[in-house]
Amino acid sequence: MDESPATAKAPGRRGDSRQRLLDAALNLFARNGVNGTSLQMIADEMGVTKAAVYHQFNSKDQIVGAVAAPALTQLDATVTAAERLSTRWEQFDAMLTGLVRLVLENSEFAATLQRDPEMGRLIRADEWFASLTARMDTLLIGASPEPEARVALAIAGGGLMVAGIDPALTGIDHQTISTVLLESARSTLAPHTDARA
Amino acid sequence: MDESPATAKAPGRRGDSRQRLLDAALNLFARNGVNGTSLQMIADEMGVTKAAVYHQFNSKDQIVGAVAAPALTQLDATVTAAERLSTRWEQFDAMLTGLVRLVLENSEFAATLQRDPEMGRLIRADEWFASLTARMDTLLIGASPEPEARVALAIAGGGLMVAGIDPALTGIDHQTISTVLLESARSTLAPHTDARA
DNA sequence: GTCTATAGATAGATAGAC
DNA sequence: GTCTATCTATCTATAGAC
Repeated sequence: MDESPATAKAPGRRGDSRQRLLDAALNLFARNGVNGTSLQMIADEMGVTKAAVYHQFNSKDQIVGAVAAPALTQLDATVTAAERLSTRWEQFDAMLTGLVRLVLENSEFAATLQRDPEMGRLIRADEWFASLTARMDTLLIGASPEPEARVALAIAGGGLMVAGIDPALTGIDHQTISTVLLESARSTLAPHTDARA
Repeated sequence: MDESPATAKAPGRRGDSRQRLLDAALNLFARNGVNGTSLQMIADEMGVTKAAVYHQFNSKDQIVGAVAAPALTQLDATVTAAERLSTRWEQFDAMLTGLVRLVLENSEFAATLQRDPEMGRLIRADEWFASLTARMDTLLIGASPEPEARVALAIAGGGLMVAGIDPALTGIDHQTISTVLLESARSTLAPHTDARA
């Protein structure tokens, strides 16, 4: 689906240099943080110069935004789909399941978002993202949560995010991680959410 | 214990400028990350110049180390005390309870450690700290943990750390946060630890 | 303990040739 | 799409006066 042969050319395929740049940038962001990653490091990783990077993006912030976009789009789809379900329990379950999948499929981005104040600032400054997370929160703990529910949500969120970070988790298969993530998030949120099975 | 009147002087007390520096640095680290905090920002926060900062510490890394020290000392004490208990359950419970207290009492440091790759690197590079966390892990999930237990531990740790970060938690009292933190960590670890009540 | 001044490196970003 | 060259700002860190 992302390997269209028509665009493949002889020496290391062309045209997807933008995507290669985003892959390299995300990997560096996850390891060193946004502030800890210079455009020089991104350029070195790709074997080009900084100017070549600036040919594709006008600023570092633009790279950060482009790196975040796919996961945010997926989050939007997950929230919207969950909201269409009819019972509170189905909504809760769909949101939580989708969130776990999202985190596992975008673990490097999740790590960056969790760890880096810069990524957090850039994203939280966006109004659309703020309303998106508000809708997500409502799906998980209801529209008028108790303080305990808000704490539980923060904890569950923090637990989710580490899935892509912790070096101790390398080598453990996704199925195991997914199972424990779901189990943990459910047991943390269960006593405080308004959604009942 | 840390407010000795003998060293207090007239204009805004002297001698503790080192401590004021560490307080300012930790606060900035928690908000902007280590890489996002320059010595200039620390100096500005204190109303002095960079050179004054360099009078107290030889390098930025040294500041980071000094900022981390108190929490690490407290962690050491907590681990050592827990190891002295006789039953596995008591050890587990003491470690977990102590960890929650530690995180709440050092929330700015916890936030920094969790979020900043630089802080993580500097600390994890230390051999003493590595063995300390290994002992902590053993107290929580035993000496020969299953993969599921290691995942659960990472999740619980991530959940703990956010307590000092999440802006959504400001205004919620420590007692509530502490209760939900303990409850969440217990329910996440319970199915996977070898410690039984 | 604090200052001015400055060194040396690197950051993000731009101009223009190929 | 990639290069060389360069700008300006800022970074960590040092030297030496007060």
